Formats: sequence, C-alpha cells, structure tokens
Amino acid sequence: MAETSPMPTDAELAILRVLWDRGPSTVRDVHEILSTTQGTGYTTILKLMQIMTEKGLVVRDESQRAHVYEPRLSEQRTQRQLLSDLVDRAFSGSPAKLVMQALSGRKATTDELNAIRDLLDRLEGDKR
Amino acid sequence: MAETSPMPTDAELAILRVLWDRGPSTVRDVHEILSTTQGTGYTTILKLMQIMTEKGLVVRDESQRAHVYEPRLSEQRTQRQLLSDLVDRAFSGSPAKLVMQALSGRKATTDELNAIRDLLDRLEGDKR
DNA sequence: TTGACGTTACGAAACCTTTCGTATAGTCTC
DNA sequence: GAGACTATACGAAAGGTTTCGTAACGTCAA
Repeated sequence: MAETSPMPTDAELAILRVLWDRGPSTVRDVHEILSTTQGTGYTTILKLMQIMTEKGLVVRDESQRAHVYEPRLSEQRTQRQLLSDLVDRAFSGSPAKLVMQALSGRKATTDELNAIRDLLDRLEGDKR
Repeated sequence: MAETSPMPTDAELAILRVLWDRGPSTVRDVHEILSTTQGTGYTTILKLMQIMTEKGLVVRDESQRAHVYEPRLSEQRTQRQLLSDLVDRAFSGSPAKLVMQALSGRKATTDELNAIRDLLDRLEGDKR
C-alpha cells in the first residue's frame, strides 16, 4: 500500500524543488542554493529537512556524517497531489475547469499549446 | 489600481465557495451549508468571516441586523490567483506543465476535452 | 418594559509553520 | 590528545490559522 504523504508547505516545497533538480543532497547543498534567493539560515533549512523526514516527505541516508536527503515521492506525483487538492478546494472537483482557467490565465507559447493538443489527442485515443 | 487580496486560506476558501454559489449571504446561511459537511460551530464561521472582512476578501453590508457578506473578487479571478501561485511554487512558473499534469492526472470527459480543444483553438487564433 | 432570542464582538486557546540560537557530537590536522 | 571546523539535535519564539466560550447588543412580542 503506497502511503500518501502530507501536503508539503511552501518552505518544504522549495526544498523539494532543489532535491528534484539536483538529486540526493545534503543540507549544505540545499542551503547553498536556497540562500541565494532566500535569506534563510542554515539551521532553518536543517530543521525543515528534519521535519520533512519525520513527515515522510524525504528519506534520509545517515551513513555519511553529512546526511543525504532525497524526496520520497517524484516531482510528478507531488504535483498531481497538489493539483488534486486545489481542484477539490477551489474548482468544485472539476479538473477541466482548472485547466481552462490555467490556459486563459497566463500566456503559453505556440509550442506549448501544441504539446497540450497532442496530449489531448492521446487522451482521447485512449477513450475510443 | 485594483488591489490584490491576500491568498485565502483553506477555511476561507470553503466560505468563499458558498458565497459564490449562493450570492450574498449571512453568517447563518453559510454556517447552515457548511455545517452539513464540516462540524464547525457558528461562531467559528462568524469569526472567519470577520477576519475575511478585515483582509478584504469579502465585503460586508451592515445595514441589516444580520450582516450580509459577499465576495470581493470573482470566483474566476481568485482561481487564477491560486493557480498562478501554484505554478510559481510547484511548476517552475510554467502554466503549460501544470496543464499537462492536470490533464494526465485525472480523467476528463470527452466533452470536457473538446471544450479544452476549442479554447486552445481560440488562444492560437489570437496569436496569429 | 421586560424577557427571550438571534446576532455580532471580543479574547483566548490550540495548533502548525517558520525561524534561529545554542548545545552536542564527529572528524581531521598538528 | 587539543583545537578548529562542520555536522546534527534540541528547544523555543514569533507569526498565522482555526476554533470556540462568553459577553454585549438589538429587536420583537407579550
């Protein structure tokens, strides 16, 4: 049974993004990257990553002196979870409504629109 | 200058959904609807709606004894705000990525897929 | 006018997230 | 070993959300 993790908070998501980008990393690694954009201190990141370990959002390898962390769920899976949550909370459970809003809200390039169209074709193909 | 409201929290969003559905409502109205699905007490809803008034999420008409509340921003506009926020936090700022995930994540009906395709056509039309 | 009732107002508690200071411990070099 | 350096661990504070008990107030009926 694949257990489902709690929804990551904002700060946690920022850390997860680094882990997804870089692969397994130490607190130092993550802090170095995040400190360029945010002013958060080292121990703050550490504490967050400890909490994330408790929550099961990340998995920790303690075999080295500097523990190595990696995300427990893939970026895709987490994104879907977040979307599913938002769909329920703000779009009356209708993913289509969300998609329409997202498309009309911000500009996408022609390439992106085409990619979406391809995906639509594939989805419809499955249905037939 | 159109002022932008702070992001509604979960409990606030639940209240907003009722207001969007029903139109201007009293605390009693909202509470009656929400209490069927959630176990929240009357004064809890009241307090939240007072806070929402302070934040500018809703507008209050005090001319009646039972104040009448209505959302300050449209459902659409709020949804876009939430989406925009999620795109930044979890999709590296790419709405297209979000749309792709949303589409592959949950099933949509053929009708919905067609509606999305129409929208794509319209968007592309604007571009040309 | 008084009492009952429905309403808003206020304040505080419980909880969670985010932050960081300080303590503790492992490792490497001299 | 001693000392410097780099880690993790722990605890607590600040801030925000959510909850509700209780007080205060208006209104209507008798």
